[in-house]
Amino acid sequence: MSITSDILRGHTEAIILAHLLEQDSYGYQINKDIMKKTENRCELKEATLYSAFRRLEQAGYIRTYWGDETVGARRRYYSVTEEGRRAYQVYKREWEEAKAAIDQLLI
Amino acid sequence: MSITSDILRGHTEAIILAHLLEQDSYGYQINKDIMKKTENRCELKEATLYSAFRRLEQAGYIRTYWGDETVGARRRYYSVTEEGRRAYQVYKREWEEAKAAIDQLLI
DNA sequence: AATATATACCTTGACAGACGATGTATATTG
DNA sequence: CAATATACATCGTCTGTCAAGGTATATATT
Repeated sequence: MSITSDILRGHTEAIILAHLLEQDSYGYQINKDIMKKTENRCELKEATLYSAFRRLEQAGYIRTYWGDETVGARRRYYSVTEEGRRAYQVYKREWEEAKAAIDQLLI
Repeated sequence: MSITSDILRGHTEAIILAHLLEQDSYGYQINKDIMKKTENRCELKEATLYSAFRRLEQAGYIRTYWGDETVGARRRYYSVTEEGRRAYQVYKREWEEAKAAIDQLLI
């Protein structure tokens, strides 16, 4: 990974929510999508991803359901709740603020 | 603190280096300056600051010397080494990349 | 003279998030 | 039939942050 985990840290939940706002998805797919979107510069490792899912679910920001695959491995889908949508707006604003602050500090 | 530590995490060393590139300074002052620059939105807690100093020194990015205060509490000053200057450029580029990546992920 | 506040340094221990390693199972492809 | 891709999940370790605590000097207040 070219972007260190400490820099990504604190954004994983926002990144996942952003992704799920576009459409319901599942772990493996989200992982691939994020790498593709960032041309392999960001990768959320599986363990990181799944622990974030657990936190998001516990917080009530996402809901999960099993896909109805008749073929291939089963998929656990995630979808954003209404509370999750609101939470995302907060995450997003926090990011904008942090970005401005850090930009001001790194001359 | 309005900007959570998890978001700032990974940037403390870059923030400190950036500050020291302007001029040599000491812990207490750096702390105050960062808060002032960001209108109290960012605060590096003392323990965080000092552990970052230790890492930066260990890496050879900063050097320290005692101020010659004849009055008041003694001050331990920090100054950026040549290696630290190069390291800062890397930190800075990493930040620009991370910013672009996260901006792309948070729609 | 005693107390509070500001300046300035520093350490310890706990916590939380990231992740390497590892494991399961199914489907495809060479 | 072995290798690879898809897909899930957990455990234990590592690292950075920080609350809490400590030391010492100087000034302002009561």
